Amino acid sequence: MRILSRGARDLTTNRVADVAGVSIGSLYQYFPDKQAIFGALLDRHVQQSTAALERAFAARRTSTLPELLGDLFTVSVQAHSAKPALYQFLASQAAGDLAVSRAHAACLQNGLRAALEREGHAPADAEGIAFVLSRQLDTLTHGVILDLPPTLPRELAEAEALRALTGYLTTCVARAAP
Amino acid sequence: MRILSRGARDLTTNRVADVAGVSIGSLYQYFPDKQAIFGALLDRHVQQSTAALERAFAARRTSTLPELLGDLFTVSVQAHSAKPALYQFLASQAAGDLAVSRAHAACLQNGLRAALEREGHAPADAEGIAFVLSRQLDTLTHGVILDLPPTLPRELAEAEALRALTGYLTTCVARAAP
Amino acid sequence: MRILSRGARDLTTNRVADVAGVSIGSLYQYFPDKQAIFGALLDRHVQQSTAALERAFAARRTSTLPELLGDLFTVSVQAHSAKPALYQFLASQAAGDLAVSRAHAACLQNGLRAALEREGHAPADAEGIAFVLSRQLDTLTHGVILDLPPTLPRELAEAEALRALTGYLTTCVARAAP
Amino acid sequence: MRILSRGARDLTTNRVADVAGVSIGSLYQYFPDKQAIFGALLDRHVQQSTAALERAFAARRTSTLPELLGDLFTVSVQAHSAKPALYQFLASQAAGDLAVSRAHAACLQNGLRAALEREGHAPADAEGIAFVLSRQLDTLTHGVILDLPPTLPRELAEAEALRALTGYLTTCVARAAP
DNA sequence: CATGAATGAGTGTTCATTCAT
DNA sequence: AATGAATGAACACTCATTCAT
Repeated sequence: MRILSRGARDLTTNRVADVAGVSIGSLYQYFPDKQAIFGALLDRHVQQSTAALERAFAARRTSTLPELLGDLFTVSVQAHSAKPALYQFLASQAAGDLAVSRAHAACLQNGLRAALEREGHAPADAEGIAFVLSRQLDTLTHGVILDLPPTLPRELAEAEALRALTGYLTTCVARAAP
Repeated sequence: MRILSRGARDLTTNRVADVAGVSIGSLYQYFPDKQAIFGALLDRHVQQSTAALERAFAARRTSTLPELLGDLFTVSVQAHSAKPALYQFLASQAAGDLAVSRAHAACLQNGLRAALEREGHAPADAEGIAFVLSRQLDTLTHGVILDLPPTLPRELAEAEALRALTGYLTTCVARAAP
Repeated sequence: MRILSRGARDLTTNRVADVAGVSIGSLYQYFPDKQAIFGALLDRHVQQSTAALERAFAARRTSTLPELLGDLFTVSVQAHSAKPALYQFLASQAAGDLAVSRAHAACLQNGLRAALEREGHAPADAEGIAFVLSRQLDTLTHGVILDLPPTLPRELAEAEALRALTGYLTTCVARAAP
Repeated sequence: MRILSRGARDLTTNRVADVAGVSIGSLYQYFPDKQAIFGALLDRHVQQSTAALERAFAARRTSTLPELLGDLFTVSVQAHSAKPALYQFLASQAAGDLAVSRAHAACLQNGLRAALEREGHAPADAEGIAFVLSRQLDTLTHGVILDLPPTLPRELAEAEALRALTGYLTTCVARAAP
């Protein structure tokens, strides 16, 4: 997080090289341009998050959806706990080139959709629910880590976030199979 | 959205002036520097959104929470429907000076908390619920407008988003008053 | 001197108009451009100084050279006592277009040369002496007004300056007519 | 002097870089801003002049005052003979920050005062005389180099300037020890 | 390969000047 | 005539990128 200490405006390539402890020339030996440098940082982060999600999906293949969701939330919070400000900044920079973060979102959404369909939801329903759930997972993760109101303890916020996710799922299940 | 057509990198002050149809000199007659230009645009947007939310709160003071939530979602979607990419970009630029968007978030959170307490929720609960609800409102709004998967029709997404918000609320109510 | 209070960098045409109490448009009704504005201010000053010098020359046409020189010094100090910083600044700006201040220097030099020749100096000598005397008059004037060392009282400085001028003259006279 | 060929108004940082034969970027690697660039040029000049003066003082420590004065004048003329217009311009730009040129003036004034006191002048007298002499040295130097009337040959002007300096000194000596 | 001084296109910003009112 | 909002050419300065060492 040190690298953002002087504000996002000062995130020059020379500063990146300094902080990374290499010369600016070396940096350009590995990356074609600035966007690629930041893109690679973001990529790494997204790939780690995605891998963590996939591990969660794999581990919980046979268990219930609420349990899976709880795991996904835990995993997501853990994945964002390191250098959240940096990755939020990188994500905002990459706004134009969404390919990367789309991959992450798609992984989450597809995994959820598959799990929902496995539980008997109609495909059309499953897509909508997966869409909503994946958004919620992301915001609540960011909210809990970066945007916590000062008066709200993190444990409470996390508990409430989890309740929101599973609570929503419950209403979906009730709706799907009456 | 025209102004972002050539990518966020090209958002120079001269281009802003061009698109706004004024000379660069005139722009600087009203704003001290670039940040102020973007800040003012963001301010206006946030103030409009906040005002719309407050109107919704006022109009629904006597009705039920689910109805209020539905209105807030509608209002929020409407407020972001114009130039969403521009305002998302502005918000990402203003990362350093969060005072403005905090005001918006606080308005939403406080309004919800007050409404929840009026309905009999304990203050501690109300804060957590309001925190979650305000995040959800924001993401689902942005998701529906800017992040819609190509295979998901917007009406479906909106309906599902609304269901998620009210569904979560229902579980809260059930929890609060068994 | 008020106009230079914020530094010479801030001496914009708009500021000049403000201080003068007219609109910028009116200023440009009378002057073709910025240089002309400053040039006119300088002109006025130079003309006033020159007129004062000429009056001194006329008044002392029949008296001795040392007396004339004393008058010229007094007149010069008086002429520069108002807004010396402004006029020094104007003079530095006009460095390129010396026509104006040349006129002043020429007046002084010619007047002195004529007086010297009238007193019996050879024309070749007179030119050199007038050159030196005019430079000395100017520097000592500026030095006394703008450049006084903090430890040197102004009266002392003025007295010494006067002695320098008349002393030099004395040695010239001694040289010319032994 | 080449750099001023297009007038002082064209003395842009990019032009300075061009003339110096480096890129504008390199210039800013060594200087924080424009003022610093000009300030450094002026500093160098002033330091060289000051050093030359000090050498003259040192070399003539044991000789008579008129001889010293002659040397100082020679040294001063030599020091200003290279690029006089440039340095005059720089000096006019630095008007605000006089620290530098004050150092030069102080060196001259202090050296002269010390020499005068060594010769038996009362301290109070010495200060006034040194003040006048240092001004005269400067103007006559500038006058001889930059302001010569077309009809006055430089050798004559220099000779006359020297006579003025030593002549004034003579009258002082006469005054001090009758 | 690693380095970092050098590069210069491009940016934010100013301010002399104009002209519709 | 007087005004001052509008103009935009021109400037100081930055920083992604290169390349000689």
